[in-house]
Amino acid sequence: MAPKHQAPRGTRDLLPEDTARWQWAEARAREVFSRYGYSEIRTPIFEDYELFARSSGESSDVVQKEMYRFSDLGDRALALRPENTAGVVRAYLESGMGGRSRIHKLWYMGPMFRYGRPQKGRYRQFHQIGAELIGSAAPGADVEMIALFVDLYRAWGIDGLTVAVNSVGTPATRLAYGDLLRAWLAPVATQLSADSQARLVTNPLRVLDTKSEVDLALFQQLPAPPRMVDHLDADSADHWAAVCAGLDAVGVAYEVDHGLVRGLDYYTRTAFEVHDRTLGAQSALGGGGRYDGLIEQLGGPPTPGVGFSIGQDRSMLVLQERGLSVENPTVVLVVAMDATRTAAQTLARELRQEFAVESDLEGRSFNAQMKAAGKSGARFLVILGEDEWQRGQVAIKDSKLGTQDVVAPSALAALLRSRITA
RNA sequence: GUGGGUGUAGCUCAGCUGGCAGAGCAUCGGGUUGUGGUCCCGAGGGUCGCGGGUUCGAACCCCGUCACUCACCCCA
Repeated sequence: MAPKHQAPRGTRDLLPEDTARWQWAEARAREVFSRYGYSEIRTPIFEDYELFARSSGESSDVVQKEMYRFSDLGDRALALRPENTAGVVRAYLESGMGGRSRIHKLWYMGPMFRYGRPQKGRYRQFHQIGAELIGSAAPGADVEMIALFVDLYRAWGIDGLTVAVNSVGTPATRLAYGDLLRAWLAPVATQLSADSQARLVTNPLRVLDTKSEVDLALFQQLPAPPRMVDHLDADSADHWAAVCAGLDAVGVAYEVDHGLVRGLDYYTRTAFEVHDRTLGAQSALGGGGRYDGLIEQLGGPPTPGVGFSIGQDRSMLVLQERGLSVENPTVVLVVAMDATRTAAQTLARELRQEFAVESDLEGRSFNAQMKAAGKSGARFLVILGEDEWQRGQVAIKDSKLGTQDVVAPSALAALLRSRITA
């Protein structure tokens, strides 16, 4: 106990029982992305600090107090990426992808970093799987993106999730809507919780999802709050109607959440999220939305985009709680006797060209090897008995069929192959 | 960042008002040197998170610290 070092706060090791599940989930995700026609992009884990500050919004919490900023030995102002949309857009512009064709469908997975107080499902190094569709402003792009989003969860066996969807309009309509909210809250403004009073100034859209009992009771005294979707510009309203119709047509189950707001400033029009209550307070499993102004803001031509990111750590937590176990069991266990230990190693290596094979490394007794064989769950036991070996034969037990045969070592591979596929 | 809770064997946890650090599971070995997960016997494994303090004596009380955890905040 008390090793000299421990993983830094908010980071953790993924141990073999975890990586088996992670790899499984990642493989499923790659399949889904590929069927939707998305290609992988890998961008640096750190970027210029300015990139994130400008894209996420100077006033956002992520930038204000959660960014891992540092300067390198050449005094460059850098930051570990807190999310990956900014990096993908930067790469898109830097490589001139926009000039090669109009629409690009990209996906990524990897670690992100935010400095917050750790909690179950909230880490300082966490992992996201995400996608970006750059170059289309059509409502169909939003619909496809949301369908892809829910199909990823489905591929992991997490179904029954309902996507919450909203439209956050444009920066201009959002500002105007904020004023409407302030006016709506004005009668009770001085009685609101301290948190809400602060948000009333900085980000009035956030007041609506307060958890304060006091605030919620005050809301009851007011008429129904104004809804963002009722105060969109004409184009955004058309877009919103088309997205809802598209989701209905495609068969994606969703509900409209009029209070849904995203944490990063670059979102426009469509925003969506999915939650899982079994996770406790950190219930957001993933979310995304449209970001039509971002690319221009980062120095590119006016270019629309939509994307999402999924919290991999949280999703894996849900899978774990649902009892998903992924294992890669030994299929063949080679048991040796004193005179056949070397031969066993040779045979194991040959069989490993095709099968999952284990054999004793430590010169353990025959009994000990047999006990280990029982616990391993291996279907086949290849036993190199001294007498049989002398005659050029080995015994093979099949625990599924309950049989034992004696064959020449050269015939093993073919026998195993036929038994496994049978 | 704010406020609570918890740290004892690899894991799950006991440990009374301060008095020799324990169990179950897991691991390893054995049950006549050639056939299995059960069963029986045995063994190894601890800086009681870490550092101070109080005390004749601290896993236990006090202070600090690190980590985890719950809620808030924020979000994935």
